[in-house]
Amino acid sequence: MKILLIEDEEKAVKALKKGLNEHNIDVDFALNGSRGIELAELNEYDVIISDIIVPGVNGFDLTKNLRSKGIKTPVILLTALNATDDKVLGLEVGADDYLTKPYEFKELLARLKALSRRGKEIPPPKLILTFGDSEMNLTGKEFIRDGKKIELTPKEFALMEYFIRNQGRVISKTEIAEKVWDINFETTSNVVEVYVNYLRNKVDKPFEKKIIHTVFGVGYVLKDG
Amino acid sequence: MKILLIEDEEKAVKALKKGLNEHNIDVDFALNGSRGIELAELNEYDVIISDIIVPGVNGFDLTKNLRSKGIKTPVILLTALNATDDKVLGLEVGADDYLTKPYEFKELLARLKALSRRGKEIPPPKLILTFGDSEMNLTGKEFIRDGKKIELTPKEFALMEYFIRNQGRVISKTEIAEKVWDINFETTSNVVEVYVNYLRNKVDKPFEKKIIHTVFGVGYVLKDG
DNA sequence: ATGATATTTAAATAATATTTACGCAAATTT
DNA sequence: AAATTTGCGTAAATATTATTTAAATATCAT
Repeated sequence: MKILLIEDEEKAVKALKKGLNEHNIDVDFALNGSRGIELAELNEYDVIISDIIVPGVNGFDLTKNLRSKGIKTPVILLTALNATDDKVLGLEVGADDYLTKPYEFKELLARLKALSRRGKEIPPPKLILTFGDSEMNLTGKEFIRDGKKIELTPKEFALMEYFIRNQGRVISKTEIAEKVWDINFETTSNVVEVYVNYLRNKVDKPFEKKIIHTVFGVGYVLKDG
Repeated sequence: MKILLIEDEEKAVKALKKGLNEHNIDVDFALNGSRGIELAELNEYDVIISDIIVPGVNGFDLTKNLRSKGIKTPVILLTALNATDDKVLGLEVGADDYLTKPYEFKELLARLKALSRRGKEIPPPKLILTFGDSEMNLTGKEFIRDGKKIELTPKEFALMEYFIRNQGRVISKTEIAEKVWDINFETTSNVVEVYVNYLRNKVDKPFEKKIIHTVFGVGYVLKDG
């Protein structure tokens, strides 16, 4: 692992460098902000640790600057006291973690490892289905049409999911009853119709283009036009 | 830098004090062990230098005594002879360095500086997770929202930690039961609900903006708005 | 062991979702 | 065009899920 340390107190730099080296971590350092940015652009670090108060550019601006350049290397900011404002500002600006001085070396090490790991993690596979301007996030149970979030109840969500999975194909009420409601026999109930109605109210009514269409005597289809 | 010198030979004390003062080091002194301990408890020194042979308490007992009281100030012991046994005993007891008389002033100075640096390099801990205006100190088991400290019981804290670690993601009660309560089977218990309620009373009720939201039929999310 | 505090269980209340029932409208058949 | 079938919309009835409170049990520190 290779990190960049931006800190103006040479004593602290030396001590940290020594400690980290013992744990097989390479340390580049910069004594001021602009040099830090330079190095960050030149090399690929696993993590950047920066004091908030360094000569030249401060920790916030440094982070902002890096982010604006598309450099996503995780940043840990160091600050003197438990300054909540600093913390909030730091995270707003794109920093990833925060350490208040004085901190324990062991802790710094733990966070370094956590962050460098994070950087390499494969982003959790989001289960998302889409149709036209609609998308549903299966894990978050979220349905969005045209950028607007629409609240759906569990049954509504399940029905919508079945529609979207079978987009373009005409599906019968019996099929829906079987697959969504798990009803495997003849029934006189009108749940399916009622729920299609609910869904239309939420998903079609507020919009110009309707996507749920009925095929008389057969069933329903999800399609444009 | 400020040090405490424990030594019964007044002549030596005077000489040392003069020499150290010239290097910008403040020196308090005690002519016997018990007075030394008293001073060490009263003030924060960067380093304590103690002769092994002093009236009252000797250097070993003095060190042991300080350590047992949680005082971690680095201690340098002085002895007349090059006594290896003394050296070993001294380190066992928690002393940090050793100097045999006669010693060179320059060497004492060097060791002083080395030790005082060490004392400041590895200071106390802190591990912090944040979300919006909330932050939790994992090591101190402290939760703060909007600058106000909120007391949480261990389970409440664990639940909040799980929320904050999964901020923005909808988490089911089953998941919470598994990860926070370690329940790996179907259960009819409502602990999770009860604790979400406790948490809300402490973390959301007193504030305008709620951060714990329920997603009916699915679970809970930590998010703004 | 005792008292204080934390956790869990249990039961009542509240909120929300689902299903049923039925009148009306639209489409299809005769 | 009347009769019939099929779908739609609404509201009330029922069921499910969530919240709150209190009491019972367990845990911890002294």
